[in-house]
Amino acid sequence: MNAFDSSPTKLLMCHKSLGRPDDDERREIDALVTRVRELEPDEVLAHQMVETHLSAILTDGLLARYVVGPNGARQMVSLHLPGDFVDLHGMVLKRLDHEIVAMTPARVALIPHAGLEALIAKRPELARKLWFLTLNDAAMHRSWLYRVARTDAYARVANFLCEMNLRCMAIGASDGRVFQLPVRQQEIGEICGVTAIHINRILRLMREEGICTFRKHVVTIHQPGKLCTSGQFNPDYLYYDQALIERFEAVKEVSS
Amino acid sequence: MNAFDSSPTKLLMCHKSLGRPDDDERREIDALVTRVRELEPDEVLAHQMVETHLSAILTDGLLARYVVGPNGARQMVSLHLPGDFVDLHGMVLKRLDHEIVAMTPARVALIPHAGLEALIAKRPELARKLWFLTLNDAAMHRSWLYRVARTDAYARVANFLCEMNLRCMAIGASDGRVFQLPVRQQEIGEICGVTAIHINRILRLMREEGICTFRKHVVTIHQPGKLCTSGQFNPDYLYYDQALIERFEAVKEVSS
DNA sequence: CGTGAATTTGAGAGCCATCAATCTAAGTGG
DNA sequence: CCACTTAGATTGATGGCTCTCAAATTCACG
Repeated sequence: MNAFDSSPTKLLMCHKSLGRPDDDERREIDALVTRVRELEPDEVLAHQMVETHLSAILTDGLLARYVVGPNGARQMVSLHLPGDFVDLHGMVLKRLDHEIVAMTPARVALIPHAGLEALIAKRPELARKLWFLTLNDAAMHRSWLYRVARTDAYARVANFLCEMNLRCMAIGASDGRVFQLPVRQQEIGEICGVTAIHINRILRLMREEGICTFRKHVVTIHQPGKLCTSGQFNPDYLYYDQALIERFEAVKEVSS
Repeated sequence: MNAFDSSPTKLLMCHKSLGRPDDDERREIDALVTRVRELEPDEVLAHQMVETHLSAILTDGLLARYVVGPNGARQMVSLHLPGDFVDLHGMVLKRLDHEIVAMTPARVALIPHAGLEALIAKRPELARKLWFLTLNDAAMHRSWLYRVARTDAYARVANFLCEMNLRCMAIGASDGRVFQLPVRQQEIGEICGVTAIHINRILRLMREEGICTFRKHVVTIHQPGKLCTSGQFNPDYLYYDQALIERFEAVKEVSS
């Protein structure tokens, strides 16, 4: 199954009733896709401060957005899974304040801003849902900000893994305990604001404690409850429906 | 001069041509204000996860938004100056993922979401500008994230002071060198992810170096160029008009 | 099986948190 | 006018988390 077989918007805003487009709206967005682009790992989709006229929906793979400093240091500000409208905000901001890069082989459906503008004008309720989507991203930024500023390296990694676990659950890519996370330790470091070397030590500690294992790009959470507690994970900021949250909580109950 | 004398939207999106409402639009927003609320320091305007039906434009004073953890630690995620539409995103998100608090005596103009919804339906171009405003906030979150994750305490404080200087310039509250910053060192710490004690040492260092002085809630920047460089300050993320940026840069040229 | 990338481990240094105490400024009441 | 009070600022000493540098090991892949 790939983007050619199915609707690019199939997973858009899954389990977010405040933002999920209905079938009609999704069909209309799908119709706007002018091109599907394949990306290789480390290929840049959008550059800082370069004006664009396209936005992208991720259909396969993993994308990241990052701010880069004068010394070349990267700080990831967002990670995107299939179904995410990656740079919708680019339509409104015109120029982005950050870079967007593929972390794995990826596929995006490209939508011209002009088409989206027209659709939004026609369908105000959809405009509201797309707005919601971009604000959800902002809420995630705030959570990341708290994580980096107020917790230690162990908690940051734990929190990050909890977030990815839940987000993968939302798109059917996790059962609540096991999911693919195709990133290097270097990149986990760039997400959590920690060096890759220290990430390695944290992961070893989690493994030795029997809480969580990260091996060959697969995360296995042995003690979801402990991981959430260590990471101070509160999923409110993801704005998922109650039903998904309950499924997530249920996994914690079943002790491994 | 207070909010009763003048339009609450007078300063809205100053020097941001992508988001600045025109006079007509501003008048229509002003007409939606149903109440003006006075806030005392530390008074909370909006609580986490409580549904609201009002949004607020700040007309006087200083507000902050913060995420609070299970242990009570606060991380500021945003600071608001007069003219900011503080919680516009609350209209779309319904429930906020953070708290909003007054840092000084403050005054906000309250606008019911219902009225704003109606206005947006009537004026799509305004909707776009308001959307821009909320995305500008997100861009600031990303900058704060980089700051906290990738720079040391000295650079964080320097960067923060540069940001506040420019934002104050935008609303006529700074000449590029001197501006009011009515916050305690404790709060600078909660913004920069550093303890108040260490903030104190950083400020002393900046004072001793002759770069910047913070005294009695007044910031005096003696060497704007050095402060910007130390703080890796790049104002792109604020999306100000070129004219303002040029004025800001011009201040650096004039060596003190 | 060779080669480079990624992971893993160790040792030492540094930045910043924590704890504790002093100092200053502003307000209060006698 | 001055003792008293309190919040905030300031300074010192100590410790710990994490970075940096360096080297060894494992892994991916042709």
